[in-house]
Amino acid sequence: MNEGVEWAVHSCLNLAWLGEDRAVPAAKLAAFYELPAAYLNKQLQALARAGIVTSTSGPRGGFRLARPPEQITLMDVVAAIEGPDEAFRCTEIRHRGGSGSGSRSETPCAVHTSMRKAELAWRRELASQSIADIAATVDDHSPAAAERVRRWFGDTRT
Amino acid sequence: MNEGVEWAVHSCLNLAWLGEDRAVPAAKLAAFYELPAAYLNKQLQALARAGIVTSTSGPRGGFRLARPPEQITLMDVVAAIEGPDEAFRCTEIRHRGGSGSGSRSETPCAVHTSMRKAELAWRRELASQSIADIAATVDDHSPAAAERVRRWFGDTRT
DNA sequence: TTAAACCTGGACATCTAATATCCGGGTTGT
DNA sequence: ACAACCCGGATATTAGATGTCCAGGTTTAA
Repeated sequence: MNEGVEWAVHSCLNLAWLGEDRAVPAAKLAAFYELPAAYLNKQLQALARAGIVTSTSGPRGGFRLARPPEQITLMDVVAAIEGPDEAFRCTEIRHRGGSGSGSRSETPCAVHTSMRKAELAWRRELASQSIADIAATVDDHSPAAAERVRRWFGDTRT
Repeated sequence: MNEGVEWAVHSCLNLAWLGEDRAVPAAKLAAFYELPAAYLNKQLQALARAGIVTSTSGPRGGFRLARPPEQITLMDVVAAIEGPDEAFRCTEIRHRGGSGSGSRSETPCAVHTSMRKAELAWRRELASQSIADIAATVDDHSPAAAERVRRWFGDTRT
């Protein structure tokens, strides 16, 4: 799995803590975790294309969540970064060589079906967890975290 | 996901149809699907290390299932080929840069926990499906398949 | 209206892992 | 003894992930 997923989820968490009325430049999000700014920017662009964050140009511009964190699931973020492909790619080898000499059946590949079933369970679980859920867990385990983020990003509100 | 997983599952299916008392050379399994023999051999070696198949040297040697297909799950095969690593690799970016200046908390990373939860659902689903289950599905949808395999591999029994 | 701060997207360069091949070894049946 | 197998390390090859750069555009503020 793409490392960008980790970056994207943590970035969404930070954006959630900073509020919707606040735009954060990619460079600043990158500096917070010491990530390569140009590359993180690409992941944020993917989030923007997926409608998870919105971007604004110009000074005081940057990224912010496109909707409340309760309505952003891990599945949304993973799909935005990883793309639409299934992890298991069925190449239909069952139809190659000696195996395919018979009927080029229109029945679905049973191996593919089984792998997809597992992948759907994975997606279902990802879809059941929102950015807000994760933020709540962090707030619960280390209450100072959100405040530390706001401090570092220069937000002065309580 | 590694393409070898697809090869391995299909190979296990074939070995299941051919029975436990029959050793099949890697080259023959590869020819059946027109796969590169030396590379498929590597995947089969991984299955052997994982105890899913057994290998015998010499003429009339080859691979066969190490136990009945009811006792081989998709999870077993995937773990053998893909290795033990989680798909999502947590690099603990939460402790880098400005974020890490505070307490290097011993609390688990919430993002990691959420991703792992989804991955466990995936593994659970894989573990619930055996090679025998898949073989049964294929037998159900295209009853001629098993017989075609036995024919191609030169088995004469009914 | 100029300058600076920001995003956008394409074109690269680099690095890593998957894919694939090869060969020198074993083991075993005939 | 020979041939048919497996074993596993060394080595290409390739594709994708990672990372950089730049030439545009948009917007704020002076």
